[in-house]
Amino acid sequence: MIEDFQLISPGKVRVRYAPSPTGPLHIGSARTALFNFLFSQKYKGTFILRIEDTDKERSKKEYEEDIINSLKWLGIIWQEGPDIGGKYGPYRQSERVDIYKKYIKKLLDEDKIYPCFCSKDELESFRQYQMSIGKAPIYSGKCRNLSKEEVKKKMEKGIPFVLRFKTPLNEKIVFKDLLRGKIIFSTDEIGDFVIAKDFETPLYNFAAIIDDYEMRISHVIRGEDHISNTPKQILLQKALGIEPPLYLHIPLILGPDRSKLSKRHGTKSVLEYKKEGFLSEAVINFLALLGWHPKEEKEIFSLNYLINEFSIEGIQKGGAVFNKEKMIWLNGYYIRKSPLEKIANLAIPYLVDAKLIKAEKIDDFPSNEFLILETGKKVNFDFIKNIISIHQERIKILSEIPNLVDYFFKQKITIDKDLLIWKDASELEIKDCLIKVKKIIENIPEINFNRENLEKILSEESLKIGKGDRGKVLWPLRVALSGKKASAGPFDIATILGKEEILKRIEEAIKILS
RNA sequence: GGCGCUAUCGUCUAACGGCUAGGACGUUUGGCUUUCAAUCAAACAAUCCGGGUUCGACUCCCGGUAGCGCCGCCA
Repeated sequence: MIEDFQLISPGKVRVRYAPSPTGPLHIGSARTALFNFLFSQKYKGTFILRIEDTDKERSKKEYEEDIINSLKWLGIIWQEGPDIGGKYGPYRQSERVDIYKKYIKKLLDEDKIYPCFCSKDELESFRQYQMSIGKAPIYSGKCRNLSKEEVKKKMEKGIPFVLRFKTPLNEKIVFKDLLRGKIIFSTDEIGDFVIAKDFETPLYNFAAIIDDYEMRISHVIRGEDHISNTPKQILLQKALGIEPPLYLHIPLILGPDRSKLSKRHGTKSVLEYKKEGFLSEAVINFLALLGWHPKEEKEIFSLNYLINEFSIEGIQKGGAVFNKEKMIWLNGYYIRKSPLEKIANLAIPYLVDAKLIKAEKIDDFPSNEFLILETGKKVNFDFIKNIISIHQERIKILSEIPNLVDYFFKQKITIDKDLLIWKDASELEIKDCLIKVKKIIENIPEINFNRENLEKILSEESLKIGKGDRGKVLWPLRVALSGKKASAGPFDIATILGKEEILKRIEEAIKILS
């Protein structure tokens, strides 16, 4: 849709992400925020965070905090918002009642809205009836033509009411979606919808268009579930004489059953993924991958790359299934590519949580000392760094680190006797090998105990074994040191554990074998 | 039920009238390796169906079908 791009003038773009703080930020909303952010930055515009907390019962301050923290963690930053203010604030709908009141009054004075006294039950049964006869379930219009006296009487009686919009009959509402082209709705399927609960409590459709207008929003980028809200909003804009923004409805993120992603699918909030051990780079990359692609064939992208390359043409029209496997793969990729120092820092809280170590202070890890809880030994950051270094390419999610590395923090590891046996070697053979290895290591002077020497000394010739028999030595040695079916290599482990500790572990293994 | 949106390997996607329909994740196999991981090779795997338009359709049009979304005094 080339012509639409003429409507985007760099520097004039103002977009908003407008969540309602009724739950933690989940992955689908995060992508909407991301696309808004990317679009705004790409066109050197402004990204605005607006909190839509008109629903007083469900909105919670803690969720607003969760949303803010999630976005910050992801690196999605706004230029105007509730926490930093801006020219068009306030940025919380609950603080904008005076503005809404003004517009409600205007519509009331112009006779474009009216109070409706129908009860919820009444409404519900009429809805059911309409559906049953194959009609769109819309409001009957019962209270639309109440006389002024009737309204006055009902008000005085204190009958609860809401405010409905007088939707014109039999009109076509046409709007252009930047991604999907022309979309047409008939007003007959809309009916007189509710715009406010009372004279100062607007509902979503109303509050949103007022704020978009007042905040000079140029493009509304939101999920495709809002397509059918758009004609209502356009109707209100017309009634108010407001110029509508440009609309762009992005596809939804789907669960494995292809329905709109929700908690029901077991997906977590952004911060829960953080806790599980995902890197923000991986989450961003994954979110972008789900429904957008660059011009080139590429699937690894940084936030900066995305800002530069983002384009509407690259957005997919159909919904995308959330595929955690791929997010995990991306996460592993970013962990491998990250500086060791960074991963070591991130690893520490997990080690602490797993009760493997205790950190002296909860910040500034590199200058910290750590207590190994089981052994009572004190170690420094380098020790942790070394351990992470030999595991970095094996880590896919940060939370699996304790299980991967726990043998470095144990007083005594448990070794399964059968596991010590390499392929079809005999128990005796393995025992001999370990004894031989032990003697060799015992003879290494402490000063020469390093990885390079170990590898040289345990080479084929010094052990007088053939290449095919390396496993007979290295496998049981590795098991003796780690106790695990899969672990880092024996030389790596030995170097970190030190001469004394590995001799102890080898001895233990020898004892098990008869 | 009404209306709207969508439709390429299992999943995310490329090909915007012209190739053996490409890549990635996953899966399988093999190489490397003491194991795992990483890495390198390879294999398997898709244009929803039916009509048009065209010399030629994944691509354009129409009709089905299916999936999803919305139909709240939620957003």
